[in-house]
Amino acid sequence: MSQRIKIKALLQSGETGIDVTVKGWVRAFRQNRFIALNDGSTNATLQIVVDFENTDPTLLKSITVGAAISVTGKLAASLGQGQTVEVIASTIEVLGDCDPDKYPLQLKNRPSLEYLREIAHLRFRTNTFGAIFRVRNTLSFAIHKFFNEKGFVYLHTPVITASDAEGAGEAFHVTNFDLANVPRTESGEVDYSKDFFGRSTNLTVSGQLEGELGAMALSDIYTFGPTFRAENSNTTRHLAEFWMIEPEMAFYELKDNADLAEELLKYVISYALEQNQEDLQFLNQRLLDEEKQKPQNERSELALLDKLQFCLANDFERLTYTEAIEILRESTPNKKKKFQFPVEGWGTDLQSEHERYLVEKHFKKPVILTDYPKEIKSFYMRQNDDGKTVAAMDILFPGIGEIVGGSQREERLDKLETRMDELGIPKDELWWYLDTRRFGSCPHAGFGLGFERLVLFVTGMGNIRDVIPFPRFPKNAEF
RNA sequence: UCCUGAGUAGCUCAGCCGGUUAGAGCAUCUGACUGUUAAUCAGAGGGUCGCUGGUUCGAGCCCAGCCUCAGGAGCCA
Repeated sequence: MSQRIKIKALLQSGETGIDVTVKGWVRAFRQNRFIALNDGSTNATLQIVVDFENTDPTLLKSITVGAAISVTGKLAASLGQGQTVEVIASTIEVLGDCDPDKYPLQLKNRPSLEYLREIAHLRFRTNTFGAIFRVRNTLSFAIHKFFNEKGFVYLHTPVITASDAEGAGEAFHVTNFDLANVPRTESGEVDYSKDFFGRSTNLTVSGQLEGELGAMALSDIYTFGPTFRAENSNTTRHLAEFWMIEPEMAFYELKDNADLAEELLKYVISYALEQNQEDLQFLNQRLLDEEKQKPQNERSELALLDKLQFCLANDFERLTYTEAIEILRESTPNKKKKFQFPVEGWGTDLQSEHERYLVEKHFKKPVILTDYPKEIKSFYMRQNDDGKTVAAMDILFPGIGEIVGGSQREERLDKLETRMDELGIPKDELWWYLDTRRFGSCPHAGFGLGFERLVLFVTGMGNIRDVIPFPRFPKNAEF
């Protein structure tokens, strides 16, 4: 038996007349003669031609949709129209059969994305999810490639952390306690000194603070790992467990930070366009078909591939929060009172509808908003000279909203401590963070890029739960 | 968590004004056909109408509560 070849490689070589062995899962078996075989290397199927008159009927019976099979035979130019080559099978072995009566994934039924989410363990076997997870893989690799080429150090920050002082949302507790019998102090409070770590711990909500520690010695670092938020968020762009990329760079100021983020996003999108042409073409078509169902005015102006190309070809629009407020205040929907939250004063946070107006209607391209009021941003962001704003930066993408959130960090100890006091952030718990400002502090900056939001944008999918293999969200931790 | 909508066969859905035996397409099974490619043709099986309670002579349909899902909002990446 010849060595197994993946279908993608086989279709690329185009060589006929050779003996090949292919293994994969049956997508369709027509007329007792034609198997459409898929092995996940590509969405394309390989046609296997079966000599059914000289094949054991029991074997034929067990070639059903979903079954795993191994086929050896000769690769030949196809007699049919739908494909260039096909395999004339000499031996077929069913490695794992698949009872069609019980198999929950019958592709001809056009299962909905919602249904496939309920069978997430099997949805990889569909064209849509095959394409999504190959693209996700490419984007993940591209991120490492980008930072590696720039000499960044990939730093593994802890998943379990002791401090919940960052204010980045609700954290999941990590404990070894028997929850039915939690140790208490004399005054009746939970006695964390008896817990595994001897203190209260939780899953990380961000690797940033630890990332900064690395950057203050290694210069440029990035993290890329899972992050956890115990927020009761039920939206198409939030997960309880998601992956985040957090670079942190010494001697970077806000503009350098924004430059890097824009370069990174363009790099990885461009890399995916190169590496996953077929998958993106498929997702492009999928979206077009889906939008045919919608009324004209709800359809997107650009098809997926055009949108990605457009994103690469144009500079992201950069403006300050203050400038954005002016634009919004003067905007037609604001004057005609079309906004649910009218834009009046300076100082309040932008609502989704405002962000969407800026990105999708006014500029029609990605937008980098900078210099937000300090009241609506985190304690660690560098205070600007105006005394009102901080050197923050959000990147807003069409259809996604905030994809990047970052800032130049406050490197001046006195300013940082004052701000922490104002916000009631316990300085003693973050003594190690403050130490970097005591010993050789320097300007530095960084940002967080939501990986799933990036995958959402590149694949054109509408729900973040469909771009991570096994989504975790309120009331769901199946698989 | 809030607002809106939905839950009927394995999947996607229809089900009139509350009325007698709840339907279709696909899937599945049986048979036919055998260069098909969303194969085709003929037939068959398949239902706790999300759950609980209520109104009614009678509830898939009306009411209440709950569960789950979807879309939007908030929190954010």
